Amino acid sequence: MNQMSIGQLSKQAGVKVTTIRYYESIGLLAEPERSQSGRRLYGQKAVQTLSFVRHGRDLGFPMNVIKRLLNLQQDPDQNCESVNNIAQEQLEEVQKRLRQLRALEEELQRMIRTCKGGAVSDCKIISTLNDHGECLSDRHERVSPL
Amino acid sequence: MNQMSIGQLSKQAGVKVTTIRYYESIGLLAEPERSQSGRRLYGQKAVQTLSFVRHGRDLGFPMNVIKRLLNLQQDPDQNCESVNNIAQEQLEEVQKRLRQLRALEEELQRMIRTCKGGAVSDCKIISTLNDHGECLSDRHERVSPL
DNA sequence: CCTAAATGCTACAGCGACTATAGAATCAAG
DNA sequence: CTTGATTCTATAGTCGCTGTAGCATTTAGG
Repeated sequence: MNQMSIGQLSKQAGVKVTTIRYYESIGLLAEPERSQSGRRLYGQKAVQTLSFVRHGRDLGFPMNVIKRLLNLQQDPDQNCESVNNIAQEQLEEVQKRLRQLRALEEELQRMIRTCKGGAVSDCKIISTLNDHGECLSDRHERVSPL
Repeated sequence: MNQMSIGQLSKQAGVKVTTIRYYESIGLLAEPERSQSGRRLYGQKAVQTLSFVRHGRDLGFPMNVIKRLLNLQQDPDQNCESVNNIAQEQLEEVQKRLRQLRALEEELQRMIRTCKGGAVSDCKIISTLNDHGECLSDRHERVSPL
């Protein structure tokens, strides 16, 4: 009952087979037992770990943060504070990104609003991109993609 | 005056030297003239193009969209409508991402709010990641990182 | 029992948008 | 003339996977 194939694990955890093998390769998931023919056999714990990882990824946690959380989870006597700190950091990252995106939204809306049609040579969007490079730029950060 | 090195171009356009060479390698930037010793020599047009690209990237436009915009810009008689459409698409992408991030922000805040300290075994954040995998997950999309 | 489809295995290449490194040549300033 | 900065090419690495090739094994149907 508690021994399942990688395909079954994939379905239960909602993580693709190839991704599971990838997680194993980077040490995120422990190497499982193998059947006589060399196929991976997983127990219930793998489902839990994978669900944990997937949910963390859905929340936008990067891999290294998830690794940290997994380690903390392993050690149930540790104080909750460190976990809280990680979540707090993550929240701040999200809020920072939200601010960036809201600025971006406004600028795009402004570009679109001021464009009244006509030839590209008069296009406000193009000229915004050409000349108005100061309003979001000239930070020395590179903004992550969407 | 109008012939500058890649380093000068880098400073003027705010794009790193290596990135400029990379843009050339993917055909985003035309191959420039070379000095006798083989160094790249750029004119004012390169500054314009690079600023355009950088500002587009800052706005979150992916590379292929920027390529499209550059082509449109090249052709100044074309109607502005296609440019507007691209900007519109981009706005929608940004707004979609904003909705995702706001949901994420709420979930993180909820996690942090319900965590009152104590051992990891009782931690609401960990258990949220463990058990509560349905509220943002079970979409078949993978959310982009921050 | 036999076959065909599904699933599994390893190993490696590719994605996007760069960044970093190595090792050589050239240039500008003191 | 020397030193340090800049530039050159070429290649590998980043992240978080995904896709491919070419096998071996398992499972379901006839």
